[in-house]
Amino acid sequence: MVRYTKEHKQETRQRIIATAGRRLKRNGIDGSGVATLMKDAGLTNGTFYAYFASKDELVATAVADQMRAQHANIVAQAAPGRAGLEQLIRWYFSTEQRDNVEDGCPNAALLDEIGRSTDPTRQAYTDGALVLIDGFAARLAPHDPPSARLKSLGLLGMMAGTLQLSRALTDRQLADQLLEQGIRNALALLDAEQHD
Amino acid sequence: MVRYTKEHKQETRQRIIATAGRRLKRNGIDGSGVATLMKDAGLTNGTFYAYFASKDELVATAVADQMRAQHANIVAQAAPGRAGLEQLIRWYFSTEQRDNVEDGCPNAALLDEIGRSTDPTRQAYTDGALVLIDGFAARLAPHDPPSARLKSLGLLGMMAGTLQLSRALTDRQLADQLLEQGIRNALALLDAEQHD
DNA sequence: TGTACATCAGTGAACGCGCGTTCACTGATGTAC
DNA sequence: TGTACATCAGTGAACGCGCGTTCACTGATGTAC
Repeated sequence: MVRYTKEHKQETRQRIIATAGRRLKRNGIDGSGVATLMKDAGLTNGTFYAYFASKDELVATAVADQMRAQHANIVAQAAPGRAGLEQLIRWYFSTEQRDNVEDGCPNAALLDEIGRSTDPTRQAYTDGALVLIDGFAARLAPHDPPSARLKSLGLLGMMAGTLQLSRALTDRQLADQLLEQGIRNALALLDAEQHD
Repeated sequence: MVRYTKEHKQETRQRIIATAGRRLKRNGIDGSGVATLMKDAGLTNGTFYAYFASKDELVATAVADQMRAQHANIVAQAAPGRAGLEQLIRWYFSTEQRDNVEDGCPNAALLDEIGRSTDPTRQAYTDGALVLIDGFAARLAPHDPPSARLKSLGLLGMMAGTLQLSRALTDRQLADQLLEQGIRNALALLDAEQHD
């Protein structure tokens, strides 16, 4: 057994953060207790404070991790240029991603709760969002990414809100049609002229 | 004193629902306790169950009421036709509406939590959302509103998500710029061709 | 009109429970000699 | 190599507190005669 090493403790901490990310997305921040979060990682509540100073610190850390993962696994994996963004949009508005909250987008799962959260969590979220939209912008305007930052941010908000709405509706057929509409709308925004 | 009348009890119930709507938007569903919700209405927790069978029932009722109010006070008040929608969009993405969660849009305040809620709450929300988008559609396509339902639903999701994102960001300047981008995006979606 | 009683909106304390957090303790692993 | 001790990840019970919910009770209002 490799216990009592920095590596072991670091791995355990990482496991707590990862399982917490999934639980938070499924049950919400206020809906996830420390005991449950630890049980998800195969531990008991008592040892929680050997890893984090407070629940708030875990939440901020897990949000940061979720955003980082979203960038690394989804955005960074997409092809360069507009084709990559289209691919990303189609994945985002798939029924699989909608119906699988735990593996899905942290923005859609937690955005309104993050707006009500403490500063560290909102800061962690903001940092993560900026990384995400830089990935968007690099594909939207390869020769001048900063010029596409705002457009990318708008796209992110639109995508998260549309997915939330599709999840909230009880009329499944309408919810499915909304996903298709989401694809059309996102593509339309990619093409939209910037007349400000 | 006009107590012990149907009217009095009905008024009290209505007051609870209205103050609960504001509290839920500010603190979230899981973040609002029964005692607090009753105190907001000037009552104690004990009498809550003379009005509602459960917290869940109040939540569903308050969500329905918020959506109804949003339609009656905002959408129905807007001018007919595209001009009314533009007016509505500019109000929606104003810093006042963003910074005043209690008086603001229930979609933006609660959408991800509603997606995690029980069926009655999701149903109440869905019914309310359908009324809202009918108001959109009547202005988008006065001669054939049903044809604009999906487009309206997409617009609603986009608006709620963008507002949430503007609320979550810690960078206020960026958050303000996002509101302006939200206006541009919403207007672009109004004009977008439907090539499905 | 005055009195006795019924009604019922509202109070406030209590229920069991899960919350975030603390802490005395365990026992497997690592270290010293 | 074997033994004694130190380390420390993890346990599990407990803290005070607020949760959703229940209930015996109060007292102002309404009703009957």
